[in-house]
Amino acid sequence: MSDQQDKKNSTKADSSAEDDAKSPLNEVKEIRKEAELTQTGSDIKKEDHPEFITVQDPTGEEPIELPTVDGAVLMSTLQASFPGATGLKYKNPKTGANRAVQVDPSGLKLLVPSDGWDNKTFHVIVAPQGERVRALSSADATSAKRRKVGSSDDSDSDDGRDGRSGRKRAVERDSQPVDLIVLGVDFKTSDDCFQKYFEQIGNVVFCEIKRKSDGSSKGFGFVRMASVGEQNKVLAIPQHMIDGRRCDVKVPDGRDKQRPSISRIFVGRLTDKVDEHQLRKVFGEEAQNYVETAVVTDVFIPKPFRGFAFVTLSSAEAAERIVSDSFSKGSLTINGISVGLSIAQPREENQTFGPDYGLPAGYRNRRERDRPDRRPLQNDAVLPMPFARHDFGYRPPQQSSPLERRYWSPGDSSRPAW
DNA sequence: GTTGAGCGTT
Repeated sequence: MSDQQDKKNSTKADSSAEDDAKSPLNEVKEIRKEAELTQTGSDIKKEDHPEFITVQDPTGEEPIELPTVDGAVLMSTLQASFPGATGLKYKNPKTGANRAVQVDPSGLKLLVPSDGWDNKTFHVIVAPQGERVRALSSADATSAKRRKVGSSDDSDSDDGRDGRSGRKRAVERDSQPVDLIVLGVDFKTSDDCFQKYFEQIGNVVFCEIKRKSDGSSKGFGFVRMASVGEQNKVLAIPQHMIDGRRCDVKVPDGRDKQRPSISRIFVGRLTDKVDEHQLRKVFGEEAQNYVETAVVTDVFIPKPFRGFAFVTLSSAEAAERIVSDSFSKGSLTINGISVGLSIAQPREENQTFGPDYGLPAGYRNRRERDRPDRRPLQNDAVLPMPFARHDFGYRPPQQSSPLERRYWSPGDSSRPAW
């Protein structure tokens, strides 16, 4: 345990230089690092494992070194660097065949090969695109009222003038973590395993697998992280691997009116070559020009391909600016073609909006109307629509009692032993 | 082919 302390301390000491090192983004990275170090792999011998293993980037970029923790490589670490990765392989020099790296039964760790990590170049195994797992067998026709919600960032410092607008880089405040829905959970996954998976990524304040009265799993669950930063880390991982099964984690379509939702971008005029990875990359980089801590939390490309996609960002501010700059300065180019961007319209027909946010009456049912985001834009980068204004300081209604009791802060001793 | 899956109270 004490050498973990040492590692932590030296990490801190390394970041001596400037305020630069204290940027929210770096803090996020540190939190992550610490979360990984805290993770214990108890039964693995502490022998001479290398600190990092070398993994070839399938997109042809330079190789990436992934850290080991007690001799294992965390699946979450792999997936953070290689979205969609499900495992690692390496060439067996004797046979010329590929060997897969063994995955711990929980699906959380990649275990050290029998002859060690050294002297091997690893390659990423990625699940085929079309093979994403369904959460529930399609027999689930509950007609719930739905409303998409987004989230924003929780950081505080701002400096830096960036983004194509040349405006000051924004920072978002006032948002709280929410329960995230976890879809595709294996029916046999235990609450304990479920919780442990997310604790690798950050502090978990609440989690639960939904079960029927007989105790059997419904195949989905919820998790709430302690901070928006940790929540964003969870959401930024495109494909989670929990107990050996691929799962999606999303901000739920809450019927509880949590906050205004304008963080989703509609991306039109796409060529059929785009894939999720590419959109995550383009929009992730773009978003961070505007809001340092922004991440892509979801990408949806209809199958079969229909020429458009939805990209959800953790930051509404970033989404708004990307869209508005695409009008004033010309759109982003993907695969050489300039795409059409707008703020996604809410999905359900009969949305009930709270009094302080949402579409103004004149813009409801705009599918049939002259949509402002289709009109040629005059000149100066105004949002195509008067969506919710964050600078007015929207506060979600203070959710009183019934929910409150379900959450415990990380250090709270009254927190039950899960 | 420019607007989307699956979603919780006990």
